[in-house]
Amino acid sequence: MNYRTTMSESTKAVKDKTATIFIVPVKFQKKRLEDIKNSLLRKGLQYANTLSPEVTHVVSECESLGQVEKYFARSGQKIPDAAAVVSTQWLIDCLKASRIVEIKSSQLIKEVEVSGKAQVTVPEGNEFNGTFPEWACQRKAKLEHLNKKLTSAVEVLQEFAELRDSNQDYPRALAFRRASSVLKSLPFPVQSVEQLKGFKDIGEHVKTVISDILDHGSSSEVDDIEKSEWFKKMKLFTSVFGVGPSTAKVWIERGWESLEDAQKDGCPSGDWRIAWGLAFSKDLNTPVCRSEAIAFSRIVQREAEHILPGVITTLVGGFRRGKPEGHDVDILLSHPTDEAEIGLLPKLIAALGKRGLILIGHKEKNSFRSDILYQDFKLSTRGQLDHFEKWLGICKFPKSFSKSKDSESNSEVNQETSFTVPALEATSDSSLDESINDLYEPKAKKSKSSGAIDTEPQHVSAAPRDWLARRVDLIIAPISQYYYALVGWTGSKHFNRDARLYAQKKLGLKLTSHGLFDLQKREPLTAETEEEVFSHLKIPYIDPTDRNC
DNA sequence: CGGCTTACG
DNA sequence: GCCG
DNA sequence: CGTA
Repeated sequence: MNYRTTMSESTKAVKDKTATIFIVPVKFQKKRLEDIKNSLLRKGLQYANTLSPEVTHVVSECESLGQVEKYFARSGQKIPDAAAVVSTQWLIDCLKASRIVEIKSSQLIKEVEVSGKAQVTVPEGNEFNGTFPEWACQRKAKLEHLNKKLTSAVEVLQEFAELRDSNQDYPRALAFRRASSVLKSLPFPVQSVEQLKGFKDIGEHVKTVISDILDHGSSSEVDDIEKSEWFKKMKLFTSVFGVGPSTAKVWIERGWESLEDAQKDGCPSGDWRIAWGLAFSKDLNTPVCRSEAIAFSRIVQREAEHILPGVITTLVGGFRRGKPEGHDVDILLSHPTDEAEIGLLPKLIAALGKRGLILIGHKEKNSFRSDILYQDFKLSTRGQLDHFEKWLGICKFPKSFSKSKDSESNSEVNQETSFTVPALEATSDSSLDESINDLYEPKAKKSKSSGAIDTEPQHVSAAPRDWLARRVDLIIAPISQYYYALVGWTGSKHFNRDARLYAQKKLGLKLTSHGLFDLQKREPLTAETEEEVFSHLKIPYIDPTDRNC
């Protein structure tokens, strides 16, 4: 742990009233630097022209501590141990206040990139300035990157490992994922394996594969996997909602070749997801396009606003990361007033149901409690944390959704727009509010129907219809957890894994979609913006569209 | 040779 | 599989 | 075991 990144050092400097500021003359315009220095003198703040041991605050425009250290290393200097390395914003705050002010965590230049750096062999013109962050959550990873051919090959290996060694996310697969993630962030297209020397997470196996592709245009190992019947069947079966590697293996052992074979069996599993997932597999495996997702989230926004004015509705998941297509639609809801969101979800489901948009789904109550995290934690803070709900289900998207062509728009759904919402479903059922909640719950799978509404998934699927089945996740978060939920539900999956591991290993904190927790002090770190989540994590803010790692 | 995100049903 |  |  580097002590200069802790708050205690900076507050000490403030109390001593002997603060001495040194400004690193890099990335500053000459004129601006002059102005700042003059202002400092006018306000009577101590300023040093050299990096003397009395310096308590080192001000820099650099993004990482490593860059600052590198600058000083060139002239054989070292940052004084007691000095805090801070951003220019802190200095501006000081000038405004005409005194040395407390350092906000977002103004501390963080200890990123100090270890595990690899030298990028392309010298200029990239954001990394010669060094490459060790953690995926510290790097930008755009959807469109320069090594697609390589990453898709490595991801085949990852997928294969996940399927083959099914049990508990076999970590071999993770290794491939990490390698792929590095390739996605590289500022240059790899042309020879030499360029990969020194990069963390790119090992012998991956290098061999890359080398094959660079030399022959393909890797026999990857090709063999893709050709194999087993792999193809596993991919086909696990593409069904509710079917994982283990079930898929059973199906293969039974000799099933296609999804029709599975359907013929008459949906043996008691799992509603498999029954419905199988019946609608064709729909659900057709990619959801952006305009559909936006159209649907607008309806959700409108219905939610009607139930709870002021509600915040955000399209999250891959679409928030800028993906043009997705396999589902994830929508996160919250409200600026704490606890106002309680009870929204059941009402929202009912409202969407009345619009004829719900096919099937299942509510999940949040049982997340801080007293499980830290045993013998005070019960008083519990109310803040225990009403997180989510609904994972299948919705009916009218075919008109995909035609709607106002595709380009950002992912925040914050404006009320006129959109043609399907009319109320013509239903003879008059018992509304009471029974509507469990109308969309999976049935206890018992009565083989007595002439009433058809609830057999296959029959519903086969009947004439003007809608497509789409996987939808609705998530409710109290505002106190909202920005953590936003980060978590924006992903990517690997971004989350990496950020959570980083929080644990590097900071001793536990990161979840409910919050960030100090396990020693047994207290949560609150965030009122997404940026604040990143600053708590001591990593530079990464735009959602750069989290595609 | 141990560790590899975290929480839910 | 790859790292510490 | 499956989902996110």
